[in-house]
Amino acid sequence: MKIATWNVNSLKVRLPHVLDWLAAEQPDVLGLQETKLTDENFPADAIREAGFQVTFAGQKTYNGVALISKQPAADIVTDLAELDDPSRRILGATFGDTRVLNLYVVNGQEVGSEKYQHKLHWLRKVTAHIGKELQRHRRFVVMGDFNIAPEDRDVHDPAAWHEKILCSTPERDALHQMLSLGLTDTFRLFDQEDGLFSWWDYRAAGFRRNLGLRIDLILASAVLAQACARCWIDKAPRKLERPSDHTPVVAEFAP
DNA sequence: ATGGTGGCGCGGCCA
Repeated sequence: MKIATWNVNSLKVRLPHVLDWLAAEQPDVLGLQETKLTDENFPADAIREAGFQVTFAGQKTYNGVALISKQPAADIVTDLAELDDPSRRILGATFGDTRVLNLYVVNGQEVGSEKYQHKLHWLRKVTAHIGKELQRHRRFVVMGDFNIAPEDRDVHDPAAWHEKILCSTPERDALHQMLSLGLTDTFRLFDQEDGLFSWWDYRAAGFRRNLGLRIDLILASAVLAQACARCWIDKAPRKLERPSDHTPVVAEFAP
């Protein structure tokens, strides 16, 4: 089972990249973030014509999440009882015997800001939900744009980013709280080269200079972490013309 | 150089 996550930063603009990537990689599940489309404008037909199923929770201009899959999605969740949030950042679904939660975590803008406090609150509520999901589903994956670099080795210049947004200790603690429920960052199950990132700022030629952060993650429950054979970052789409600022992260699990 | 680019949508917000 091949599971992937990709913040596309507008699916309207990135649809050709996504269709090409689906055709080449044939994932079982691809979670998208920042689709930035209302549901009536979602390009469901193009994705279905490519041989995939799709479910989505969109809004205008901001946010928006989707799950593209080989199998149909069951038990779809877009809103949590714990969280009164109109922004479309959450999409949970079951594919066969595997439960998937696709997240576009709040960015937080700046440490100490109102948006930052909201990010920490949002993470606490989502973590409470994940705790309950882990009780129900042995095969459980949480993936998405976490807007948190887990450790300094996930940051191109840890000194420059020290206690900055995406890297601050409270954000990392919040991620650790989520992991401590019984999830594993599948990327770190394997030996990886240094300097592998999933997001590069559009500004200052960030990608060319590899000024990146690893903030897109695939977390797996114990059973799935055991079955994980590989996790990698596919940099190819970031090299295309008019790319997203993020690139796909992929994990492969034994059946 | 406290900037820069990109998406949305047409001014300013968000990332």
